[in-house]
Amino acid sequence: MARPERATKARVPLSKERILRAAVALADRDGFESLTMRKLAQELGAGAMSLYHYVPNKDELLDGMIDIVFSEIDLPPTDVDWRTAMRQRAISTREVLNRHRWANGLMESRTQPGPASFRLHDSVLGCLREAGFSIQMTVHAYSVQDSYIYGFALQEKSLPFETPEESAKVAEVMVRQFLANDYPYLAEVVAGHVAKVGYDFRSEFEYGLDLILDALEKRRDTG
Amino acid sequence: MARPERATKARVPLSKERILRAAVALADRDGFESLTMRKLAQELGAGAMSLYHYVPNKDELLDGMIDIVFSEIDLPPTDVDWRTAMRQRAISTREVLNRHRWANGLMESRTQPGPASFRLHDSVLGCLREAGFSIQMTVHAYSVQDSYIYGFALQEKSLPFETPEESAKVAEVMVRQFLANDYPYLAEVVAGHVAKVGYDFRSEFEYGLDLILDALEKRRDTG
DNA sequence: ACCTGAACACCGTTCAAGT
DNA sequence: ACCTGAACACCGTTCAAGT
Repeated sequence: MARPERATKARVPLSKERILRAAVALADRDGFESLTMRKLAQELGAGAMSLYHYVPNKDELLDGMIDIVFSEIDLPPTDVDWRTAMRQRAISTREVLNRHRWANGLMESRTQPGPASFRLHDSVLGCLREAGFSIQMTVHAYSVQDSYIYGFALQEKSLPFETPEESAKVAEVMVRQFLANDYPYLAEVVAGHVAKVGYDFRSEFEYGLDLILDALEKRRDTG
Repeated sequence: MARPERATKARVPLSKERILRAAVALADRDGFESLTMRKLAQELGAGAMSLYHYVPNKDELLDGMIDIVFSEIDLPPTDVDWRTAMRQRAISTREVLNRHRWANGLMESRTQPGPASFRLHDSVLGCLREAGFSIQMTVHAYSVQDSYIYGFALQEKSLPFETPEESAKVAEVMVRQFLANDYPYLAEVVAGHVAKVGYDFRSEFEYGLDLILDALEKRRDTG
């Protein structure tokens, strides 16, 4: 009933929504440099120029894609204390950033933020204000948290391993390199930590996150 | 005596060093998308293909450029306490990142870090280890600091103003937009803070930095 | 040894046209 | 209204050749 398919080729009409979703999926699957107007159109079974009826240019395509990514981040819940709410939102942000690694450097550098971005920002600020943070302290709290979250995801993206097991393996090779090149502390830290237990991104992320939230809690009333 | 110039056109021979320096200068001046092999060659008064005798491809050109950026970051001084040393290094990193905005997303995502990157990493780890941080705590301390520094610089890069005066001006327009679109907290925070005093990146950066360093100091011995 | 032009397989986007 | 192919001004890079 819904969406009748004519003949063998599905003839779903194009739409901005459909184009944006396909663009996100393509970037997720093949990486950011693989996202070209031509390939995207092909993915949709259309000519390259058809896209330009829904999106003025590639830059605004990116704006739309980024706002989809923002929309996937859970808003901070309003029925728990601010610390729990901020913690959950931070963890959700990191998850989404890992799901869409190409988005990482672009999220905060778009000149045209979309509605999902505004809604999230507004909710986070609201959470802090309602918890009794002064306006000044809200700005501080927001800045530290987001710098940390996006910065962590940025470094995480680049490390040459995904799991603790992998990291332990890679680490042994690195240690030899470091020792041979006179980087004693790099060798020591990698040998004594990463190579032994592996590097667990999730727990590392939460360590720093809790450190920051603890510190914010203490400063909430002092400004 | 040094570097005799033949005729009117300087005939300085190409070299990897010279190419990398010119590439950094070009990206600084005209932005990252303006950095093409063709334009870079032109900047050096050479044919595009000449570059390939010194750099195997554009990707390795970027690796070299990034390591130049790393080399500009001051190593943490060894004759002061760790907190002062880390603070100075963080401030120097932010300065360098602002000088080379194009580098920001790339610094930690290169697959082939260069010697300047290793040297800096080694020095920072050394600073923490010598200050009595356990290996485990050194990893934590390193991760929080760098996530914060790079994340802050990332957001700073994208904000649509450079000085507190500019920010105050932009803020007034934004507040009207936020109120019209039902983002009450965004409106409140921007009106009550940014529009009033302007947003000062340097002091915002140092607020978060000190918050993190304070927290690390307290945890140094507890792990 | 050091440099280079022509050429190839790509880009994003304009324009004038198809149904 | 919705879609498109040819064409333009770009890319990075290969290759075969110049001095």
